[in-house]
Amino acid sequence: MARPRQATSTDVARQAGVSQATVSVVLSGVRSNIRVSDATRRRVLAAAADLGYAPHPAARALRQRRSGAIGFLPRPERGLPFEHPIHYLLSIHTARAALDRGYQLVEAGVETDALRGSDALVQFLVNRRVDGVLFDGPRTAAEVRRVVDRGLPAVQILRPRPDVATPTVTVDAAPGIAAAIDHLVGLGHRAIAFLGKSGAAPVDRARLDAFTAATARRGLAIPGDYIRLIAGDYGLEHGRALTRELLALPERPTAIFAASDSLALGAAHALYEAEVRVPAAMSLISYDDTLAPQLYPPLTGVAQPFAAVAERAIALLVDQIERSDGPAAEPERVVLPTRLNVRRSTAPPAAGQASDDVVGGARGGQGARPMA
Amino acid sequence: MARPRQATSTDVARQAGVSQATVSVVLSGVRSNIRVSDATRRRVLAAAADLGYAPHPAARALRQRRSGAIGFLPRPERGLPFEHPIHYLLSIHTARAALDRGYQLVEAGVETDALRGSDALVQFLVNRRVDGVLFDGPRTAAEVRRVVDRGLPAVQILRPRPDVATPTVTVDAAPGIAAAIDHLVGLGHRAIAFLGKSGAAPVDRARLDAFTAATARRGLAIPGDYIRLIAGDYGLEHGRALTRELLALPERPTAIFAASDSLALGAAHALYEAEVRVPAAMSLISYDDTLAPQLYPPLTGVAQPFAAVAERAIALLVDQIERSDGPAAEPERVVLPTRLNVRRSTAPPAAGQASDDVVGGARGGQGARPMA
DNA sequence: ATGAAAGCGCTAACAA
DNA sequence: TTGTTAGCGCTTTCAT
Repeated sequence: MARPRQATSTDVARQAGVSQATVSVVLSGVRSNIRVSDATRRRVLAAAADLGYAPHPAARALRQRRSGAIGFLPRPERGLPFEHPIHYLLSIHTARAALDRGYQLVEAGVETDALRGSDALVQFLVNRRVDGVLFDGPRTAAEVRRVVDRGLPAVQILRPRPDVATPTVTVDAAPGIAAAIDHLVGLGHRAIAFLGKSGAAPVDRARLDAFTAATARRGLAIPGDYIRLIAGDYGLEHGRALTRELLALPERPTAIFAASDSLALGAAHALYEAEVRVPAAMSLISYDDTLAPQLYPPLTGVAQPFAAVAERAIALLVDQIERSDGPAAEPERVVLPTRLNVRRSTAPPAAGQASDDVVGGARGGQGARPMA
Repeated sequence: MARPRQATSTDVARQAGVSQATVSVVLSGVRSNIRVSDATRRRVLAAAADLGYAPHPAARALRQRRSGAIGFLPRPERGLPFEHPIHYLLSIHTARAALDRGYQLVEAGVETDALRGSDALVQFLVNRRVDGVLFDGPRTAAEVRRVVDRGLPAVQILRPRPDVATPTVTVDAAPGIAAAIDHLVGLGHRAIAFLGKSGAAPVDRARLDAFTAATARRGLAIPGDYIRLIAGDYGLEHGRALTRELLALPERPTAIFAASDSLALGAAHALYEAEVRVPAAMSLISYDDTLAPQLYPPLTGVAQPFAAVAERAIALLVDQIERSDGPAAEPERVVLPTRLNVRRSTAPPAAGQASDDVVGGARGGQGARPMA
């Protein structure tokens, strides 16, 4: 019930019979082993342990002019939390990676009424005096520049703005998607549909390009209406709508590749409603691999290495923070590979589904790309 | 590219032609309107806006002896993030609620190798000098006492330790579960199974008790083998196993109530595997209602009011922090109701499923409770 | 109505 | 090898 004031370094000093500064040197000084005699060191350590001493973060931050905090600005997403599992994973992994290096993660994504718009969010972090900022898919280049121009270290992940020179950590969709196509072709599929997103974002484009390249390499001719793109964002309801369109085609595909977990979830809904069994009547592969393992059946999926992305990004950021010698001439660009996790949503096509008939046309040709 | 040092209150003072103390009074003093002349106030405000001034959090914390941070110790959970969607929701909602009141949430759940065991996590928060701690289902009473004995405000939510006197915010399962049973009975179900968890935790007990009370009130006699409890924690694989047991019974139930979303997810897996269509051949209701809306079909579910829990809990905590006049004699206990969200996993039982035949025995009797 | 001054707990430069 | 000192930016008496 007492309110035992937390011990300060002065308390430790008194108990150890040394000066307060000595305590500081022993407990946090870089050169403590050189500077301080062994006997003194031991006495200080013992006193600190005895009193349960821990340095006061605010005092330390004030003096060092470093908060020990890293700002995280997640990608803006609308909708329910579980429509955006990626955010949860990134949040957890970046927080952990930061903690492992002695930093605390301050996230600007939890919007409150007082904080609207990206400028306000950046300002929020700057006002918190974070030592650096991690951007996941910044809304604008200006937003990143505001941070960089302040002299604050910044790193961009997953969907970087190419027009701002910061280190980046991104993911290469190609290896995982190639493996996915190989897997499907190996099972006997030739009529494979793609559910994705149109638009200029390189990341979304890359998924389609990887699909196109992988199918072409395996000699599949994918008809244009097997490639269905939505104009809006990834979202469950879009996945459902696109899948309904696929099912309405005269020649159904035997497998669907969805360029995001939420599209795959929507596809699963549509297939369930239409009583098309997965994987017996339709194979389904998703990209992201966050929710996918929890569906029934658990989906075969192309996994993004979120933990590794977070770790590398935090490492790059901390390096910038702790290396005082200006920014490197050429900011580092880390690219991490995707990989395939085979689960239970893929199987050979049903006997009646003659893939060769379905696809038709010249084999080995490049799949047509639709307008939308 | 310049590194424009963030403006300090001294900068603002210089520009406004007043003393630094006056700036502080104007910008953060409680009695600023009384003390300072209008003309001075305006000049200070203008200068502050002009320089983009924001107070330095560390300096303020150091001086005020309050960090402005609230610690959050989530319930320990093993497994993948998406086996524990509740954590995500609580995390988001508490962070937002804290922010709305000017506090920052520091979460101790993101375990790093350096932090193992609850004592270390509590210590982590104390060392961070949080102004109060929010506990979700503390592992031990000692853990809470360590915080309380330090004179730190504490609040427990969802699964409080009754043996420590802190304010609590909990959820009453009964209204939602009663509504769920009424809904099922209204559809014509009489053979309703319960998937839950055994053990001494009041919260888990309460769900079963609410189910038993609600079915009894509607005159249903639930046979003992319709009530299936796992000894371990809630988990997808348990839900699947229990559901397989149900499906193996000579007289299958026509509806399943799962006492958590993860159990429901497991049940959905098992039903899918057994080709038992939901809701045509089996109705399914879950408790928690986090993942449930995203399944196919979206599950009818009993929703816990997580946002409200977070808001009330933060309010109680902040009240304690900002009211200096000791702890109230009787800590406040807030109880919030659950409610039913009807979706598409519930429907009348199929024609062949004669509930009355299935249940048998005396009607109106209380359902037997199994050993396990 | 305003300013001067002290001090929160710490680190880092300098003295001894 | 250790101690002394200054000061990070702010809030809060206490004078004026």
